[in-house]
Amino acid sequence: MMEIELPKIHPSQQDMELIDILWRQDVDLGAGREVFDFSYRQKEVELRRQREQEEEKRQQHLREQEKALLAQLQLDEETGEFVPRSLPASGTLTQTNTTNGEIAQNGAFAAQEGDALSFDECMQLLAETFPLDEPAESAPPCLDVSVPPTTDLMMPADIPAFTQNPLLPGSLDQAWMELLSLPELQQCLNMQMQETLNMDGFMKPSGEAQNPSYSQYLPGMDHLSSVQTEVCPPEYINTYDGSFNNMVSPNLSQMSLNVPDVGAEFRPEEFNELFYPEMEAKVNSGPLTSDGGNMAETASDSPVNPMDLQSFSPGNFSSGKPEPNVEFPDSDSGLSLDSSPHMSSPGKSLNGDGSFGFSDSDSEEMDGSPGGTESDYTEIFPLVYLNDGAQSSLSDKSSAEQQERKGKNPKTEPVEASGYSKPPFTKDKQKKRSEARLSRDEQRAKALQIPFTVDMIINLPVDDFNEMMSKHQLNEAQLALVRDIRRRGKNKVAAQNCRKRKLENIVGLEYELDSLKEEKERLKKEKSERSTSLREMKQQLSTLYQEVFGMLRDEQGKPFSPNEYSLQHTADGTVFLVPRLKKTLVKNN
DNA sequence: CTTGTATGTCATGCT
DNA sequence: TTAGCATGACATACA
Repeated sequence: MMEIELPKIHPSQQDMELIDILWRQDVDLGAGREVFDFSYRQKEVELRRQREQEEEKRQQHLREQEKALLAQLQLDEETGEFVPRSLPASGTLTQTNTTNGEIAQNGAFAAQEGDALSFDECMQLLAETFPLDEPAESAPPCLDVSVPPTTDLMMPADIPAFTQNPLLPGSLDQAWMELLSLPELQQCLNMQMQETLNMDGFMKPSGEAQNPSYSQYLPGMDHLSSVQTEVCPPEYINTYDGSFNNMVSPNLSQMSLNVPDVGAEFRPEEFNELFYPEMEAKVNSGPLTSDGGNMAETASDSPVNPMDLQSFSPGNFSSGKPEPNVEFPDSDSGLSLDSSPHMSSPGKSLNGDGSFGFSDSDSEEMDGSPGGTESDYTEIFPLVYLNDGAQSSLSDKSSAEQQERKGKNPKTEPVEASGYSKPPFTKDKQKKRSEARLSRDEQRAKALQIPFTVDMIINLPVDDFNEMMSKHQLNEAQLALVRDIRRRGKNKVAAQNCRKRKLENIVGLEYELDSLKEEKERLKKEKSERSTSLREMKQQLSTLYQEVFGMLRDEQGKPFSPNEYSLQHTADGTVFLVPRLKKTLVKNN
């Protein structure tokens, strides 16, 4: 792609646009994420940067006209052309970097991108250099993303062009989603947005609307938020979260998501307590099930740095406030029964411990688009949570409304989640699933900080379970969740056993059917043999009868007439010559 | 895009 | 009455 585009880049903007269009078409035609590999994106970004710089120089005098072009460019970004702007974004990041170590990390991240390091490599490098800080870095962008109050707001005048662009039908959206899913790309987008805002102030309207909330979420990050949040349109942010989480390692995604909430409502300490468990789990990258236990233990015990908090996964983040959110996602599939408790005390959960921000629909979304059923679930949750939490905090809407929104997320957020995040998620799901999974219940347990592992909740004997429960004071939401987890876990096992039995029964019945068929064939064959034998015996009997009858002679030495006489034999073997008439008489008698 | 499979979940009945 | 089990039905993800 790039090679083709490069030659065209120099010619003119029109050429550029054409290239972009072609590129988009390619994307639509099936350009997978692979196409958007980090290295590729980096290259593309650099190339685009150069292109844009040149173009900007040329067109600066035509700024206003360019606004429209910029909008298209944004559209292009959606499809994947954002990259070029990412460089400027990186510059912004570098600026921010000076302010905070986190920012510095961002800058490092951008630099890495420029180096064409793979995302994983970048992540590793970041992890090594800034074990916990990285999350913070990534988090800011996520915050931005998560904050966006509504998709509508996000999509203001800036995006319309791209959204409305006839060239970008559904496939474009998907491509956009995929691109957004890429963390680096998202950062680039954010940066680009900033640039565009700075340049034209075009985006500011929407960005400003969102900014307030962002600043709230990012107390320490306010300065950053002011810059980036404003720059980043809500849409981008949302998509960014989702995609970022998905694309990035769990830590990164978590980081981004966590940051916003922390700033908003939680103190570092609280944050640590809330999220530390997840952090450990993620840091250790140990099994999810085990994580739950660790989390419970570690959450209270180990102190965590604010920065560390950033590393927390979105799910964890949500746990702070978002707990409710977490459950919502769950609720869709699993909370129906359980949901009653949740439903009954939504407000409590929301405000208190683990309010349920998520609705069933959310969970479904999570499963479906974001994280897939389980593997992505954890990562997805963060996104959803962030969005929800951000929205809630940002907007004064009541928790109920939020819940409704969450429930409706598929509808309300379609642009974000379904439209953007879902496609990426679906593609990423497989990878992430294979890597590590947290079941929904495990996610929920984490979100509500259940001090037990899901495995314990499900498999402990009743007595032990009750004893365990009695040792911990759990709030209503937690109790309900634990009950639901246990019920669902039991039922899951029961369903598995039931299906196993069903299959075994089917196999057994098939085997029995085969046996019966074999027996049937055997009996048919035997019957045939018997019939043949019977016929032979009859034939032999007839022959013998005629032979014996023909040997008989009367007093005159004449043979008896078969019409007048017949041979009769008794049970003891005695044979009599009986006259036909007499025989008939005898029979009558 | 359709179809089949696997899995999770819920509802219900029974113990 | 509650918990658990068994199972049909449904929804979703995935190949």
